[in-house]
Amino acid sequence: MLDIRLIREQPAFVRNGMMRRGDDPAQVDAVLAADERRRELLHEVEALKATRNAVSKEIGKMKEATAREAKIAEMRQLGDRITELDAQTSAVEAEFEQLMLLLPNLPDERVPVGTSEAENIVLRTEGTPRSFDFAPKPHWELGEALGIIDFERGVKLAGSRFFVLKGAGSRLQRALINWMIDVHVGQGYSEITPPFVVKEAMLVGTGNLPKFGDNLFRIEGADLTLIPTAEVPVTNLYREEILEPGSLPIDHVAYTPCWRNEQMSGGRDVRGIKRVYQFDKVEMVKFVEPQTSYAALMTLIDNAEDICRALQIPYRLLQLCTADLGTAVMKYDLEMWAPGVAEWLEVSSCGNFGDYQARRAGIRYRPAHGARPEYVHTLNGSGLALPRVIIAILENYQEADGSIVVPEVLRPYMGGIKSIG
RNA sequence: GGGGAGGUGACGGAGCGGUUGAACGUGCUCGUCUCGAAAACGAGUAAGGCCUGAAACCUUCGAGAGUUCGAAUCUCUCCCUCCCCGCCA
Repeated sequence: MLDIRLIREQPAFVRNGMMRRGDDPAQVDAVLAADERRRELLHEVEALKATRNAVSKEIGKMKEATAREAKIAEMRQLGDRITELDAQTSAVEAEFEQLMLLLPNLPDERVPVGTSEAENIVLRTEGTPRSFDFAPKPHWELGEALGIIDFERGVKLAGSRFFVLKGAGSRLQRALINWMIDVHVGQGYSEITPPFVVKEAMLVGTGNLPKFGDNLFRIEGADLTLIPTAEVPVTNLYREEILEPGSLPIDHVAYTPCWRNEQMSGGRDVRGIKRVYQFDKVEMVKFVEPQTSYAALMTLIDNAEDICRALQIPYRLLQLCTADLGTAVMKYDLEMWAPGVAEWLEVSSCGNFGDYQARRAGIRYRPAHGARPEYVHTLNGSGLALPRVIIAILENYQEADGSIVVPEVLRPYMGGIKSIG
């Protein structure tokens, strides 16, 4: 959510930010109109309430019955008028809220303008893709042959885009989760295990709702939704709270499964485990003071890159253009090279959300004792998303005989084994 | 799931229809005192809205709805916490 004061005072600035993203700046005018009506009604009804409060106080002290009855009758009428205006006010206020929730975040000035993800910028590429003296296989062939990924039975259990990990495959995933969490804890993050379902308000808090609800899995008969990412419960941890001076920054890491109903992806990426309805992820979330959020973003990216580096898998860093920011003010993606499918796979997305989520979720801090509360800045980034890391490991570490070398850093987490198959 | 007790500010805890945005205590902040600290004493200490700012004003005592001229206080619904019984990984 944006600051209504900013919209009132610098509408041109806000419209410009929206245009940079490719959004319709007319939304700003709708918000301003609603704000105007809202304030008019507020002035009117508040004046009436002030009168009622004052007169009611007098009535309490009045002794003389006739005069008292006259005042009460007068206030009864005024009360009816207030009820009327209150109803109007809350209707306008609800409309105003809705419009505010639909406004996107404004991109940081440093973010390159673009009209689609094709205009994201590759900032650098790390590591050298391995040269194979045989044709590298895609992970679905490797995984099936090794008996560590079972696609058919995943479909049998839950339908398409679900899979089953088995044996060393399960263990590899478990090793990755434990190792990644340990690395991030070593970087200063404290671990959280949140609920894997949340109330709708949490999704509004992070910005998934009301606009991006298409790919959520909702639970029938309850106000609960399966989380699409740990970002949702972890960012909302401190919702409606005022953090005491000295409590920032707060860095959390959380492992959770994630559910995404990827209906819009149609027939894309139907093979393998690149795009599935349920996947596991380790996520980092930061709460920081506003003036430090850009530096925190750089740290966040570096923390995620540490995972890529340690696994010794080639990857590249992309700066996302204004069209691909989602609700962030600035965002970077990490992509690992997968030689079997010959493509770069997004394994992490690191974003600074400014105070956009903090305003929606009411996450504030007190800069100093006695000072007025201010909104924190929130950030989050995957560290990392598992199926794609598994793809990258299988495809980069495959041998001619179809076996997989276990990356060095994972061996202590896998009972010391050096290879799968 | 059945029975009982509750939800008030950072915390404890009053209030149970009218000067209560909320007594009192604790905590916290600042000051006095001190070489310093403790103690003691003094002052301050909710959030949001409206507003150029301040004041005033409006809203908020789990949430929502209602009764009333007026509700933290009365009624209804929901949520949550605690205790007892049942069930259960």
